[in-house]
Amino acid sequence: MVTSRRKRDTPPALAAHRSDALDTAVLERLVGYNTRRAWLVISEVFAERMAVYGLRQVDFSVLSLLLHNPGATSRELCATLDILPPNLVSLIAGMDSRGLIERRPHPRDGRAVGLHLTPEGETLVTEAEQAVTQLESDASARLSAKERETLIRLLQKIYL
Amino acid sequence: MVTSRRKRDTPPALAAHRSDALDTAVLERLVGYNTRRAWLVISEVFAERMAVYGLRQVDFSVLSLLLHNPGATSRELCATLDILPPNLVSLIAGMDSRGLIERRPHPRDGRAVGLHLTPEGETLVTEAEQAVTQLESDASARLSAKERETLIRLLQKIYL
DNA sequence: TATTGTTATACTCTATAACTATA
DNA sequence: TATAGTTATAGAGTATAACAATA
Repeated sequence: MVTSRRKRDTPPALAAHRSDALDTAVLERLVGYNTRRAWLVISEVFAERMAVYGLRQVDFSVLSLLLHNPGATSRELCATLDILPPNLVSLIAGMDSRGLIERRPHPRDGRAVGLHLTPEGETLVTEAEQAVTQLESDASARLSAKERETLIRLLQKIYL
Repeated sequence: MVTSRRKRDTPPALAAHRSDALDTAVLERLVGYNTRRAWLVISEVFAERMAVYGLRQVDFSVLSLLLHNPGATSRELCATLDILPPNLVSLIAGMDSRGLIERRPHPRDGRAVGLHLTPEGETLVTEAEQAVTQLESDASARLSAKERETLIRLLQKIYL
């Protein structure tokens, strides 16, 4: 199930008319405010487009990581995506019961479980990656390729 | 109450060592992924620094909007910040009982309520705005002033 | 009939504590 | 003693439906 935000398709009654518009000049000078607003827009587009695959953002991140890091453990996924272990359990279980991933004993650590995509999972995430590429391109359509690269570089300067 | 994320101060045991690091090259090419990661970092710094004022991000946004838009209504705040009306009710009630805002009858619409900062609220949000400016500067310390402007401009190209 | 503000409520996301089995 | 994975659960945040007062 994907949460359907209202925003682009705000009902006319709730849409801010010109006369309703408040002065947001101060907020719009803040990196945090702008980052959050941009993320909300992208995440809405993401949810809409990825609904057909039954994938939320975190689901996609996990499957994409497993595509490029076969055999990764829950612990590694948690550390990489900043997810808390208890919150990954049901996600992994869901992917497993959908037949998208397989849990195999870890070769060198009896406590850990190596996570691998099934052929079905591999097919799905490969398609999903293409859909995400397209969706990202659409959501950032007003940015040139160079601007898009710049944006990513500047964002990474904040969190990396 | 402010949520305390773990992240900067990840316990050594959970921190990703070099050997644990997964390949995140694909995710790091996505605007959405980078935007979210950057926002999580800023929002963590925000929560830490604004705890002394007892303000969450949404609280600050509302108070700052009221500072620059005295008499704004709940409906206008909702439209501007993309908050749903039911979710603003307890926020407004809290600000009211803390003595930060006053609710006055709207001059031209008997259904609406004009929201105004009290002198105490005005003092608090003025201090808070300075704290936010400092916090933003710290959180984006690795960006030059020009890069910071560029980042904001590019983010607005996505959501505005 | 439509809109503002509200109540009640449900669903998702994120967080902590504590357990088990392995190391 | 510490770590990987898990269970149970609590708390934010975000969503919908429906109501009263007013337009």
